[in-house]
Amino acid sequence: MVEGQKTKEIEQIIGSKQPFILYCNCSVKYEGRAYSTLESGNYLIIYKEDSSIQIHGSNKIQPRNYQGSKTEVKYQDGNIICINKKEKISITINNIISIDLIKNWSSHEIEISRTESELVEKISNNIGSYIDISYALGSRGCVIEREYKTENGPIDLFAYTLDHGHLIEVKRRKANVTDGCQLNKYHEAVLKQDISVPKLSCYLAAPAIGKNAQRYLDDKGYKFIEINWDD
Amino acid sequence: MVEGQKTKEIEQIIGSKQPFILYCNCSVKYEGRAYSTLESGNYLIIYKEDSSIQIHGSNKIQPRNYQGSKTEVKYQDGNIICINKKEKISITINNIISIDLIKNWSSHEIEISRTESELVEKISNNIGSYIDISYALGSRGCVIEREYKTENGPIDLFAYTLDHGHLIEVKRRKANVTDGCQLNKYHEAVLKQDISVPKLSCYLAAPAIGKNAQRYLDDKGYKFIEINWDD
DNA sequence: ACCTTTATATCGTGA
DNA sequence: TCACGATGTAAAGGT
Repeated sequence: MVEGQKTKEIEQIIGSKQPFILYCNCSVKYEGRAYSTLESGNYLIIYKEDSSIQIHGSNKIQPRNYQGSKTEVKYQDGNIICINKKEKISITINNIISIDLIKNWSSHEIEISRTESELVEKISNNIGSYIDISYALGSRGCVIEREYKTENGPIDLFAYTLDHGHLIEVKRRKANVTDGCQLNKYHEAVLKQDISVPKLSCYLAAPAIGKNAQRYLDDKGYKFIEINWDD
Repeated sequence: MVEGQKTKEIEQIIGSKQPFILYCNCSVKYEGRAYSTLESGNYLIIYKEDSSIQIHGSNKIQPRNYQGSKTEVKYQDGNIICINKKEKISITINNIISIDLIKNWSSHEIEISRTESELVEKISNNIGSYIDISYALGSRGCVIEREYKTENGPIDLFAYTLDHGHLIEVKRRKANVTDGCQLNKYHEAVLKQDISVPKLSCYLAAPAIGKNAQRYLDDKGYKFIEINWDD
């Protein structure tokens, strides 16, 4: 059982709901979607402003245990109890090594670029350089829909004229067999729809493709489109 | 530019490759698979024994930026530079609020139960209560293989007799359309193999299944097996 | 080094 | 709320 001033301190800090870092000797039990235990040792516990909590070991990016925002955290008989919906973490504290409040912690988000959405936009803006729709240009034009809804989920791009549809699934990373299957899933859904597009072509667009994935596309009669960030 | 004793301290600590926690005002740039920027603010930086590094904001479990194990970290002109293969993070430090070494940090792993692998084992040990193999019992028996390899990847369970094969894909959570497609992928690969199993049945085993996924299974002639942790 | 899969995934979006 | 897909997914396991 933990005694002394640090116990008082942790009780007061947890009660205050301010963010803190606790480095301590403890063991952890988790029960919820799964069960897990973490044997006694020195771990780093981080409690954030959103009342999320995470317990880190000395390696890996991911925490050993965690509980997302809106977790109810309380200190009770030497344990930190974290409850969130149907999930519960119990941290049994053997010894507090240090505890510190974190003040004025920023909540800014990263601004990210080179997402899949940007790749889709890039293809959409210059569709003619990726698939052959020359027959449609000038006369009737080509309609391009993003996130076209099918029974099996939305496909990234559906470009169609009166007589030819093109389904395109886009990946920002190297494509694999699973990605080919995702394309196949949309293809099957569109076939089932019985829309009046006699011809239908399917494409997987990515910066690279694995060997097995290429074979899968060949088997299905699908095509790979190589796309790069730098034109 | 950072001056004074804390600058010396951070330089020495980073050079020593010991784990540390740094709370500081900084901005972050990332370039690698994608690009990102994080505007100046107070963030918590954790450097671990495996030389992974992560930068946390005041909410969410996931770090704002990170770099996995075996990252080369150095301090240069007021910046922490983190390089890992083709990825790079630059942390520009405006002001060090605190920096602390973490000593005797444990690397124990969690012990987890209720994994998918356990579900597979459970079905494997009592296959007869999940699928109808009564015709095979007594006379010829039923062979069960886990992680049976196909051209399109390994399937969780393949139970077969001389004349009837059963492919089973297992999920520990509610099944969706994508899971059905995964099953279909293995099904197609086994059909291609032209093994001497005249009949082939496919199953998706999970604690629950979504509506669209059930429709997908129906379309394909596959079956859903409901499986629970508690018998 | 490449391929494949799981995960207490987390997170956002749309119906 | 449910369903579905993206993620710099990370981490693990196999070939």
